[in-house]
Amino acid sequence: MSKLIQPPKGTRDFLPEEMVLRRKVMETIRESFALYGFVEIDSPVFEYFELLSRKCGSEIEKEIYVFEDKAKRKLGLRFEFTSPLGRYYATNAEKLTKPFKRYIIGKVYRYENTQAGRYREFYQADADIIGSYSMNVELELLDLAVFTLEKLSMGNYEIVINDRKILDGIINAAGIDESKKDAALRALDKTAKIGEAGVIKEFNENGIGEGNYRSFMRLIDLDPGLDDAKKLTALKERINEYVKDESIKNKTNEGIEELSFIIENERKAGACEGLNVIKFDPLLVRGLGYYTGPIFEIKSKDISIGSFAAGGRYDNLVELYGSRPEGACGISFGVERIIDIVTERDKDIFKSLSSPVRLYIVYLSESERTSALKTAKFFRLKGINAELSVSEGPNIGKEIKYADKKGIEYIAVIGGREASEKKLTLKNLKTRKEIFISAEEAAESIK
RNA sequence: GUGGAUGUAGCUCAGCUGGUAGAGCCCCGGAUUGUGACUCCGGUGGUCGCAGGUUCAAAACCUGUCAUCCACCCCA
Repeated sequence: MSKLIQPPKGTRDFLPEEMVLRRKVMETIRESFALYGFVEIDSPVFEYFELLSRKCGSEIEKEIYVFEDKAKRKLGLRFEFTSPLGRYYATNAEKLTKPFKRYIIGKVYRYENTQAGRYREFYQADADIIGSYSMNVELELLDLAVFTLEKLSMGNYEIVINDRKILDGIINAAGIDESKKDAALRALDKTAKIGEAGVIKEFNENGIGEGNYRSFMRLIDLDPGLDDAKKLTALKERINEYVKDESIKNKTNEGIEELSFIIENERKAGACEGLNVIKFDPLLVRGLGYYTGPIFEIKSKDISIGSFAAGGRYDNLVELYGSRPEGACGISFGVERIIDIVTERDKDIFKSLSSPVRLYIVYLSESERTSALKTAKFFRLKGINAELSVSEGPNIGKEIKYADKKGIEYIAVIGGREASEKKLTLKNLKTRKEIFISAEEAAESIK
């Protein structure tokens, strides 16, 4: 394919039949959000670069699409919804009812190398709650996530959860210097991928000793037979033993309490009731710098494509954009990855989704044109998506083939006989049966 | 940003140690002028990703470039 007719790197065109599924997935997410009482907002696709880059880390900053407008303002395309949300909240705080529960579904942009499930332009769906420090928020968001994923038939998945406060405690207890915390966490996050030796190597490269690694691992080496609540208690005792600093100790204990509360209640009464999908993992880190409390990630157990939803608490967010401090927590769904998983799980899904067009109307000669136009309008007013043939001198065989290829279920034929009797021949393309009925009757059977 | 693989018809791919392209599916027409998924017959369709280079000769070899996939990085 020549360069000119290719979409730019990392972007894609979607065919009508793909759009049916995409729309369905996004509508399902939208409906779930609404069912949980979130209201929809929108904000610009681009913001001032300075705003986007504020406290997002240099790695992410490299991924922002930057451009100048004609007045030389430096702008960037949003790469996620959290920083735009911070700005949105700061701008509109007085008009918003708190706690502010909002959702947004839209395109975000990242200048990075593409891979399966990774694009430069992709949809994200975010639900956030600003204005509460309560763990009830986490409970609600996780509940929402499970509810949505069940509606999407996502198969087997797992919610991995951890808390930044606990991580800070373990880091401190393992004797890792505060200044090297980020590097240590980044390496530890990769444990499953690069193994013990890999992590130690990264530790060394960042001037952190193997001893620190061993201490860290010893601290989180908990009896696998214990349930998460007991693991958390055991971990708490160990950390408290090694941490000298009182404030860090308190923070850690806070984190332990937060997680215990979330896991216990979610299993007891939330959407996770009876499902063993929430799992504490002391090695879950998550990238973005702004998380301050519980963090979580949702992954498919059937298909390895990375996490398809993630989130956490970032109590310092709105402060960063000039508002009074408020508790904030959110979850983000990777729409593209969800679609990839749904498609992967059911390869024939496109065939099972019918066209948004319900009826195809064909007339056989010019004398039936008026009658066909009126019939089409009749169905449209009834709320039935109807396509009227635009071919001249229609060939009935070809018309049927066309409608069938487009996945339209019904075809209405209007010929001389139909026009004179003010009826139509309605054919169901799946069952191949046809009946000679009035438009009213046809509308009933199509609905 | 780094490393690797790949790029041939709308799609999936074949094309040997260099001798200027083929199959299946799709599509179009006909058998079948008010009835489509099967069958049969015929047909359209390719600057071999793009640009250079080597050669009498390049889809093939070399270089660059663009894109896709994979592994890093990071993340939805």
